[in-house]
Amino acid sequence: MSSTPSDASPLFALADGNNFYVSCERVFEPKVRDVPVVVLSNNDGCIVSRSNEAKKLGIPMGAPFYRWRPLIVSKGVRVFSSNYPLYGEMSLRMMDTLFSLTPHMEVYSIDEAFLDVPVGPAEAEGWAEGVRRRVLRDVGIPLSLGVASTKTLCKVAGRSAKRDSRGVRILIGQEEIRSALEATGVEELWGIGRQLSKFLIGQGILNGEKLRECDDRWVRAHLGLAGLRTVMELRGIPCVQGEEAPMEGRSVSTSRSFADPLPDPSALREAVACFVATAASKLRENGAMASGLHLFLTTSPFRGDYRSQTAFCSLARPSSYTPTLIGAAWRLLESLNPENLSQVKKAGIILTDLVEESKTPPRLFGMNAALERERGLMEAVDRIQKRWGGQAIQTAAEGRSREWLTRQSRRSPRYTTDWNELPLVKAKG
DNA sequence: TCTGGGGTCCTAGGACCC
DNA sequence: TCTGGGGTCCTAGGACCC
Repeated sequence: MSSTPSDASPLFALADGNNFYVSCERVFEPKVRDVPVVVLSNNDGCIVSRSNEAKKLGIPMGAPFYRWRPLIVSKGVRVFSSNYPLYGEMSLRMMDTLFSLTPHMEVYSIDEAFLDVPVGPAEAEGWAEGVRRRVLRDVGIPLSLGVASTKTLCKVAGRSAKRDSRGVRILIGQEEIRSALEATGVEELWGIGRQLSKFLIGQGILNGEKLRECDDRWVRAHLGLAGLRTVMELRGIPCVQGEEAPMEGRSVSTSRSFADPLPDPSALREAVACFVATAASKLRENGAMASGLHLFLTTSPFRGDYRSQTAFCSLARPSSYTPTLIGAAWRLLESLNPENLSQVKKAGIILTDLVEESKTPPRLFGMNAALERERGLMEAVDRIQKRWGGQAIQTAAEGRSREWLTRQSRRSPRYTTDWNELPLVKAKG
């Protein structure tokens, strides 16, 4: 029995929003549609999204902004701070539209989803072009679609779709797969990162086709289980599972780098409280509770003596109640010694060992009444914040000054999530 | 001067037990 | 006095992803 699946295997499509953050900005600001554009990470630190024109100027993904600023200024590149409320909302719209076009899909990231292709190989191209047209019309985001029998091959197809004027690439026939893999360097494959590609290139394994031919045992020994999965997927055997599973056992975190040194220890306490409040609200949104909490403080990793401190605690019982979690985080903070870090550059919390709220065991005696009060309070807070914005109500622990707030000097308006920042339609003239 | 944030999964090694 | 080996669980850290 051959390990090569027939051309009739079920097909996946990877739908990927092109230069997603830049595309979101362009939906609401037509002036930047044909000029080079970049979007920066939090704190205006790194370049995390680039228009095609910006890519042509040689600006790399993830590059520190300050280092490229001279070129950006001289070439007139438009720069945006990141506007996550906008991107999150545009992502929801895109996913809703995609979901109406497939019987099943898995959201993989803010700008990517794997769709089950509901038609056979012969009609796949027409279907994919239809999906692309529909999202462009209804949401305004241009997509690339790569269609193949495994997710890893979809990624390969998706890369070549980005270079195709129709934005679609179907990768099905064995000959086509072979030549596509020959044209794909190992370092470009999904699942092969910097370390593994360095190793593989050292071994003379330069492209996807060469990797696909490697011996299974050798791959297992040198690239680990994940590497073996990648190789199987290149051969057309689906191995990468989607995670349908809800929050159980996962984690939620919030962290920030600080633009400037924190003015005093109370600012750090407030920042930590804010991180907890954000993560706890994400928890409740997903009907989950956390059983563990990590706190970490680090200095800048780009200075000489990088140092970090971490602390962990298990909670007496799973919780998503913001005050309880802030209390736990503050106790951890007291157990650390921030003075030992010359300067805290970044801090964050991670809520771990999540359990579904509905599966937590009932408490004894009067405890359930207390639990009900906590739940009612959090529901009210969540409703108010949803309606009136996150600033409308908060715990006192978070403080009002936000002195640690990150820098965002070039943020576009929150067109889709704030009544005061809706786009205005003006009559011409 | 200025370098993001949020995840998942795997592995190696130590502790502990029988 | 000599002194094995296998299993499990936990954790930290690394590698990967967008």
